[in-house]
Amino acid sequence: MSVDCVIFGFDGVRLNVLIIEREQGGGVSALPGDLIRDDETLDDSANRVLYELTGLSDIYLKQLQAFGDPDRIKGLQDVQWLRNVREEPSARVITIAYYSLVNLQNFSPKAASFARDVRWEPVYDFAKLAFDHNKIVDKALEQLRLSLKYDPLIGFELLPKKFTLRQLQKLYEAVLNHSIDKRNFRKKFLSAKLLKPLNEKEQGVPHKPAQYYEFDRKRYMRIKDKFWF
Amino acid sequence: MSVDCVIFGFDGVRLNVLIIEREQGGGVSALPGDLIRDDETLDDSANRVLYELTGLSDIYLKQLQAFGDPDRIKGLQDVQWLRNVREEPSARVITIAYYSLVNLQNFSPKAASFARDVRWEPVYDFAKLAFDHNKIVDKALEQLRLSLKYDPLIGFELLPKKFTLRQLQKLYEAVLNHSIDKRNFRKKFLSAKLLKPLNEKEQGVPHKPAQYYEFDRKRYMRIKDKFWF
DNA sequence: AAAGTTAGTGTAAAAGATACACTTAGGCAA
DNA sequence: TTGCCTAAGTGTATCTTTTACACTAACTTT
Repeated sequence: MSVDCVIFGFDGVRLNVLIIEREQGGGVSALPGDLIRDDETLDDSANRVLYELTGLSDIYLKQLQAFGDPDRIKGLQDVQWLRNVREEPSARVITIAYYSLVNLQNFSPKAASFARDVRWEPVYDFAKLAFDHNKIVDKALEQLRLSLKYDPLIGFELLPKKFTLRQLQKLYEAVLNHSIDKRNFRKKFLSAKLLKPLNEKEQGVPHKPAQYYEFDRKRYMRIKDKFWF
Repeated sequence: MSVDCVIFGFDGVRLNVLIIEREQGGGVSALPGDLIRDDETLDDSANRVLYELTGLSDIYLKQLQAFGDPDRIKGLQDVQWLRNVREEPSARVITIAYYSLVNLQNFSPKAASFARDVRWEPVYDFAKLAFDHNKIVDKALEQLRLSLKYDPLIGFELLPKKFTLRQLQKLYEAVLNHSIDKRNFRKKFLSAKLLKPLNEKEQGVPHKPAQYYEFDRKRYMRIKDKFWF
């Protein structure tokens, strides 16, 4: 049994997914993942993979679902790679997929031992990945969209601690994949009072500087069941 | 690895969950489930469990999530039961939980080989189950509620093919666990045109007979992304 | 000083949600 | 056969939410 993580990162413009390139096996790309150890919970396992790959902990992480088609690891290149790294390369592997949200500002992925390279790929423009990992990414994106609609909190996981309304809007547009009216967007968040304005504005920008806000967690706790985007 | 199924059934008044009582192991109740076979997909496995237990196939069935705490099968009674039925009673078992929807009209559960008894339990009034099965039921109910809000289709899975508006409303009230205004409820479904009126009314009821409807799948396909309850 | 860029703001119209009470059709019992 | 019980079925007014839409303000660069 394994875990695989779909790690979403927002760079201010586009929604990205973290991809690793395998050390052995012809440069095929894949989601970060590993076999589950015998004494760890599923969540622990996903957190460990995340930590080993990125150095980050205390990150938003949520189980998506299990993928267990017996043929999911039977692709030609997949079999070759498994022969190199697994004791029982043809043993069936059910994987538990997780998705995770980070903001790209305070973040630098480092290549872990089992990977040659780590990089961000824009989520709407995607190469073929190993195993059934494309399917997993599709499902994760679908779930992310749904979650964003009924839980504003997860949006804030993708942003830095302080942010402008434009950043927040760009994030919604990137995830939902359509544009949104600026005035109506601002109205919605400001009237819900989910944002605390800070005594700080953008600096050095070649236009009117924007107000910084932070997320108001207390307020969120009170209204979370009523806020739908 | 195993699958466990939370099978919801609506009897016209209350939402129920199908529970089995173990043949060995002191009459502890549990969700229907079984080990996953080596050559079947996860969905196939859940369908098989469902078929073996209830004789039903072609039933709405959806993966909930995996539960994999290493200690989830370490309860005293659980260990005793496992010693009787498993080759490796202390081996770690990750379970993939499914939830399933049936209507109780054309349905009669039959006790399968591995169970002493099969029965419906009302979902809001629940005894202790084996392993972490109470947690699984809680999660399944939470998911069912959420799904019902953004996908009217799953409501119809719990009803007979023809039904009255009162039945539909009682279902929503049972799942969401609060009462709903009759006129507004009817307005919502009728104006969405999700219901096809049949040339048939209730018979033999001691009050004004209600119109029967059936679900309009074609219409549903067209509007499903816009209908939220 | 002019040009370029994004921030920030209000309103009117339409759609949707909410609250609320009486008449109708049938079965049953006195 | 009359009266009673029960759930079906229906409309409106008010409030809330959503939508569509365009200009001025503040800052940097040239």
